[in-house]
Amino acid sequence: MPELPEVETVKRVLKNKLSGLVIKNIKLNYAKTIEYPLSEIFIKNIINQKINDVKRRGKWLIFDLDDYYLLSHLRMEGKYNFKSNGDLENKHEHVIFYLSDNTELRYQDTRKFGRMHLINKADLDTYSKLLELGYEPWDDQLTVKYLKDKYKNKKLAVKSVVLDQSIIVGIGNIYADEILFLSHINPLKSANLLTDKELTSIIVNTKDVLTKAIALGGTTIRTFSAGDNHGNFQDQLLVHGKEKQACLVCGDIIKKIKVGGRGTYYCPTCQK
DNA sequence: GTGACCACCTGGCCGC
DNA sequence: TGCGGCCAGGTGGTCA
Repeated sequence: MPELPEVETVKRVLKNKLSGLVIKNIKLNYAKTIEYPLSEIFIKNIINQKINDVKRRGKWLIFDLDDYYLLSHLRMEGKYNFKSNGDLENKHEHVIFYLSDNTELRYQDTRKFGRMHLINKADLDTYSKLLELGYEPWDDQLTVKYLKDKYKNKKLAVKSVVLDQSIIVGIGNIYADEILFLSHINPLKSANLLTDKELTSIIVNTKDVLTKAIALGGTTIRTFSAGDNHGNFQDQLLVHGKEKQACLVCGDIIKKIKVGGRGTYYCPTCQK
């Protein structure tokens, strides 16, 4: 399940392999992957566009083409595979880009949740999907004052609020558990009751956890991969997926509960 | 404005 | 062995 570190890892691989290549043709096996514009227009416009760069904003990949930006969200299980011409297609490869070096970039998504948008270059700064996003974890404007203001009316559990992409981008279910564990915050605590010290911890640990995860290539859980790379951060996880195991800090047993419909792992002693 | 709930999807797992 | 039901979770839409 790609979160910011996984998307950043994918971005680096794609940028390295795709820069300068031209999309010569495209095959769409699952039309709903294209959310905007209509798939016919999407195909017509993207053919013969050169890939100049690949960027990231939150969990969105942004392909910088000649006349357009291709936005790609991997959602739960989306990933990109590099294949040679003629390689057998698997049934989960929904979009195939035929490239000018006679290779293929294939978008694979087992659960078909991922979506793509092709927008005019002039629209990037005002496009709603990106406009609604909050600050990147390393943005200088991500401060205690900012979080306090955003959280002041949020009675929701902090676990649910840190997943809110309109406040801080890139945190998903796995890293939310890790960040709250390192911050010694109970995931059920109301966001509007967090102290300045706790907000500071969230900011610091968000940066630390995501930075380490990127350095290790993300977290490989079930299906994430980026080209030939598999993440190694899963070895560093302290609570996520550790139900009924001993907490590495205090020895208490890690619990699993549901918060906002999400599976949530925490240590009852470290996160009172 | 806020929060709860549901839909989108498929594969893996579990119990029967 | 086969079947049905549940679970996983990021995001958007709807409704109270």
